[in-house]
Amino acid sequence: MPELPEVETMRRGILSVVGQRIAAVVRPPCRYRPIGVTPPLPRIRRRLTGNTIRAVERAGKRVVLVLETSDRLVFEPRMTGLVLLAEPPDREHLRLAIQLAPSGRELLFWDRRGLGQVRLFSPRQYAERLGLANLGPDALQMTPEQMRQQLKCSRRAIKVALLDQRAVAGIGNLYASEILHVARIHPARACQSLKIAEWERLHAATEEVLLEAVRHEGSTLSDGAYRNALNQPGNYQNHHRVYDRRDEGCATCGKGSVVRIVQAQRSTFFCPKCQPRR
DNA sequence: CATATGTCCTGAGAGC
DNA sequence: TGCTCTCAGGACATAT
Repeated sequence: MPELPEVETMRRGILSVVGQRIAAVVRPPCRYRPIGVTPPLPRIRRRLTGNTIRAVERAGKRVVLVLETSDRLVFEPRMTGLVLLAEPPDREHLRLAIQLAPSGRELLFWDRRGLGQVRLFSPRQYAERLGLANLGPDALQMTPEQMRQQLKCSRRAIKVALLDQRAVAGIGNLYASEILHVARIHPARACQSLKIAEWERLHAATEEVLLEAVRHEGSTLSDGAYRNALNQPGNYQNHHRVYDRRDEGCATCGKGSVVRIVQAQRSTFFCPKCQPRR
């Protein structure tokens, strides 16, 4: 489930495409339902072919190629999508190939479940769709006060609110649990009930967890889905404190054991001893 | 407006 | 063993 650390790792892994020209865009034959591509492929081809890649950015959980025409090609991996500069895990889930010149290399979008999306935006469309009205400030680019301002009025549980990309961009289901554990905040606490000291702990924990996870190139869970741009697994799964560790002893306090609850139809993991309800 | 729920998708793993 | 079933959670459309 690519979240900020995984997507940032993908971004860094493909930086060598900057300066390359797009020679061709190919959709390989695929027995699965085609992934969403906007606009339709012939139009994408027309606008991409011959265009040069100026920069590779990240917008929350999306990888963004900035082109010399200022158009932006946005890769949205969602659950199982990968952006690769190497051989993909298999050929049958390869969704899009972008041939580069003069290197002759291929930038690939691979997606096992096919929930991912690839979109080409004009500068105006990009500002509209991924501007601050639709995508909140990046989780790693916020001050403690800004994080508090973005969330403090919500009646929702803090865990649920952290997943809202319009409030804070980049946090997903896995890192929300990890962050709240480090911040020692119960995931079901209403945002409105958090005290100043707790917002400060939340901000510090967000930076600590996400930066550590980026350093370890993200988390590859037991399904093996996530890979970096060279098709290698991440390492942060070996540092998870609570995620997917139900009934295991809490290594933080050494007393409690990890509990799983469901919030907004998604799993949440926490330690009741480290993260008391109040 | 804010918040809640349903939907898409494939493959791993559980259970019988 | 081999089958069926459930579940995983990104973003967004629709409902409350």
